[in-house]
This record gives sequence, structure tokens and C-alpha cells, in this order.
Amino acid sequence: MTQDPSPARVRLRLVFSPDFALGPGKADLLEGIAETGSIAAAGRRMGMSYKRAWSLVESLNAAFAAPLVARSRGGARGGGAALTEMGERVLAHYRSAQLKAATAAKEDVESLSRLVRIAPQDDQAD
Amino acid sequence: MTQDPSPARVRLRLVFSPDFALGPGKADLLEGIAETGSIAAAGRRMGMSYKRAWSLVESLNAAFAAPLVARSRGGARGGGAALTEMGERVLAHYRSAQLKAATAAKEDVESLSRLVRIAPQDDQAD
DNA sequence: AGGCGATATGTTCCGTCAGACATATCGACT
DNA sequence: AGTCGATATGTCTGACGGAACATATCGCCT
Repeated sequence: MTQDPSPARVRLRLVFSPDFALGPGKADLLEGIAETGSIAAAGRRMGMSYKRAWSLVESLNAAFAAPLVARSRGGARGGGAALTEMGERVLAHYRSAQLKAATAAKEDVESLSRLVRIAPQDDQAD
Repeated sequence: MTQDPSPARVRLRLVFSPDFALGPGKADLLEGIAETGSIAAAGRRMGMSYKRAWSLVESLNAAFAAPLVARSRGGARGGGAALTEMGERVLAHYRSAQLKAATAAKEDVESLSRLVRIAPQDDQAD
């Protein structure tokens, strides 16, 4: 009883300035880069064009005190990208914030989900 | 010391389905309707076209088990709109979720804000 | 009856953003 | 030297969304 089919996903967006915000998109991209070691691969994995992935990395690197993603060109396997220490820290903090926020809001979100007409959701797009 | 100029605003977006989500925009609109008693006035107040405000109300009313906004046409002052009991509940739950989430994520968000290059923000648009 | 002010709804137009293509460049390795 | 695979960057075009504009409708009040 009291089934919880899908209490709605909670998306957290941190708005630092009118020109820069950190949300699920950039966070997932950072995670993808950490795991694949490549901007292109991370982008492909989440169905994003290389161009878009690259521009997101640009804005991330420009927004923080130090670059989050270290890129290298050429070489044996063409090149690659990896998170810097700063990148790891930013990602970790975002994930932490996300988890804490979702946990804290859980009660209210579940209440809201019960008021929604239906709410069928399958994949976790974006 | 340790001034907290602007630890970034936390925006909460509740995604119920691929077709419907509840975020700051709709929440503020609901609040505006509750305060002004009019869709048009609420829209104007937040620099939004009447058409857009109206369509947001449409989607809100369609998404929940019962309408959130009761509208009336004609009459002494032309008509108006007000939140239903369901509307009040939804708004209250969203505000509560927002507050709890922001509080829970405060630590991490402040840490992130300290890592950002600058972060000047003035008004609270959108 | 006519006016007023707000809801209701359609149409048109335009700026923006994202995707698709197209290259250029780099550097270790064979 | 040439290949390979990834980063780096520019151009163009189509789709989407929002703004602007235009009406229609409703119902209390004067």
C-alpha cells in the first residue's frame, strides 16, 4: 500500500549570476567526463552534440576560480579530458547539495505527487 | 568577516512527467494571483505577457487533480482569479519544499559560491 | 442599454538556440 | 612521415518559444 510510483524528480539549479548557473546538465556532463575521460564521449553518452558539451565546459572553466576540466590535445589516443581537483570538488559539492535538498524536500514532494492527476515517467532524460 | 554577499539562489524544479514540471515561475505566478486576484495583474507584475500567464494557469489546472486557480469573467471589476483550496495547498507545499531544500543545501551552496570567480547578482528575476 | 475591465483565444512575426556540417589542429605512436 | 582520435572553431539553417497584436466574451454597475 501507499505505493510511491515516482514522487517526481527534484532538479536543483544553483544560480550564481545572471550569466552562470549550475544545474543537472552541467553536473552530469562533469560526471561523464570523469568517467569517460573525454568531452566527446561524455557528450555522446548523454545524447548531446560535441559542440554543446564543449561550450558547457568552456563556461564551467570560465565561471570558477580555476578550470574544472583539464583538456589535452593530440597524443596516442587523440587526446582527452579529465576533472581537475577543483572539478572534483565542485561536482562533489553539487551532488551533496542535490542529495540533501531532495531528502529535505521529500515529504512535501510526495504530498505534491499525490495531488497530481497522474504522473507517469519512464526514463531519466536530461 | 566571512561575508556572504550572495551564496547563489537555489531554484527547485519538480519534474512530475515529461510534460509537466513545477518550478519557480509557476509558483511565483500562483503567489501573484493570490495577492492580486488577477491573472493579468500577476503576469504584469512579473513582466510576463498575459498570454503566457494564462497558458501557465491552463497547464497548472490541467496537471492537478483539481484546478488550482478559479477564474471568473465579467462582473463589476471585469472578473478575476483566485487560488482554490487546492491551489493554496500546492503553493504551500512548494514553498515548504523550497525552503527546506535551500536550508539543507546551504552548506554546500556556500562552499560552491566561494569557488566561483565572482558572482555579482542584483535583482531576483524569474 | 451601454461601459468597463478582466478572462479567453487565435494569428503572425521574429529572435534565439541547438543541431548539422565542415574543417583545422594537435601530438604520441607505428 | 603518416595515421588516428580527440579537441577546437566556424558557418548555416530549421525549429521552438515568446512577444505583439487583434478580437471575442462575459456580467455587474451606472
